[in-house]
Amino acid sequence: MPKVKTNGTREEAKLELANRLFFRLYQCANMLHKTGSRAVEVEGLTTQQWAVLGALSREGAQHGVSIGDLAKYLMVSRQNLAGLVGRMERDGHIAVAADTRDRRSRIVTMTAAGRRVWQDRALPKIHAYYDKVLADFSINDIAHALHYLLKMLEAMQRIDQGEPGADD
Amino acid sequence: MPKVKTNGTREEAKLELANRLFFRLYQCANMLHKTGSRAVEVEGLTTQQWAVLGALSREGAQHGVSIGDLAKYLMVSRQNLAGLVGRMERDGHIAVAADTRDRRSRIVTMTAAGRRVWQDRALPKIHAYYDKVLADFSINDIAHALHYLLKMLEAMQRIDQGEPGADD
DNA sequence: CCAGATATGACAATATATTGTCATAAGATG
DNA sequence: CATCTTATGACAATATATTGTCATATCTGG
Repeated sequence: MPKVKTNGTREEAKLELANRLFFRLYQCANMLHKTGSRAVEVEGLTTQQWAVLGALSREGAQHGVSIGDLAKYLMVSRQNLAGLVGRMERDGHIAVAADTRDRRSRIVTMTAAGRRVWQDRALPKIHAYYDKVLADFSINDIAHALHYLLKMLEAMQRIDQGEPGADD
Repeated sequence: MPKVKTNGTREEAKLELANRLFFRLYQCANMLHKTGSRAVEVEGLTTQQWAVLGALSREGAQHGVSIGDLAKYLMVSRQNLAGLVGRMERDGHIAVAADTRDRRSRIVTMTAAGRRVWQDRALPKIHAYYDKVLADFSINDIAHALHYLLKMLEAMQRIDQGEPGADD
């Protein structure tokens, strides 16, 4: 990931940049979790939990989301999400109930208390955090950065699913 | 992190994009670790370990790097790195020795076996992995993506260090 | 309808990541 | 030189993340 010595050819320059890109992605994600979780620490939340609350805030999620669907949306494993959800249930931010439509499944909803913490206390801090990190970014910058991450994400998803074209 | 309903103003559009950006960053990092670690799984490595080996491969790192310096370079905690390094030492990829210049400190070097695994087996797979994820990226795209991540990283570092301008 | 395939939560194991604390070592300052 | 401050690895606790496995539930196709 960190710098690998190159000899200046075009292909090697691309590799060098790729290396730097993935290394920075790694560092960025860790710094996001470090600084982001600190921003909502008083609310007893972490970045991952804010992702869950954000997902539960979406249009169409009021009646709850199954753990499986939530795991797919967040792109994390069921097992990891079960742990996340368990801690959030323990802290009263969410509730988990049996899914009446599928006896294997459980449905996650935000509690009223969770909603108050989320909307009244966490969201303002999250927005302030965004403002700070992206102080020097225009809307155009953000859109471009997002575009690149999305392209990488889609490629990694294809690799993950072992799709045609991912292995040649 | 996921979608929050907006009312169409410019500030809210920026927030919405920011939200998406951070959510994708989270997902991307997880997918990087998932697919990247799988790419070097046969070598018994993870993405985090490849970052360590990459760091130890740098010019000037042949005589070893202290755990403290490595932690700073990778932007991870000393404790986390100690765990990482311990597992890599266990697997014979690196060696750890007392630092003759500072009795508190330890120096990490790549072993000859680690070097062979890294250079002959992992690096080709890592490069193939980069080629796959970045198949549709030009050098210019990569440079731009890198630029944005770097800007975010620098901002988060400033926040982390509680520097002036990070809190207004 | 039934067999095979897939999905689900629970349980397990392991790796990664943070913060806090402590005894010891080193650096900074007057 | 003495005192205060900071750095280091070790230890601890907790959160996050993956894969594997299993019993049970559900879906799919003939």
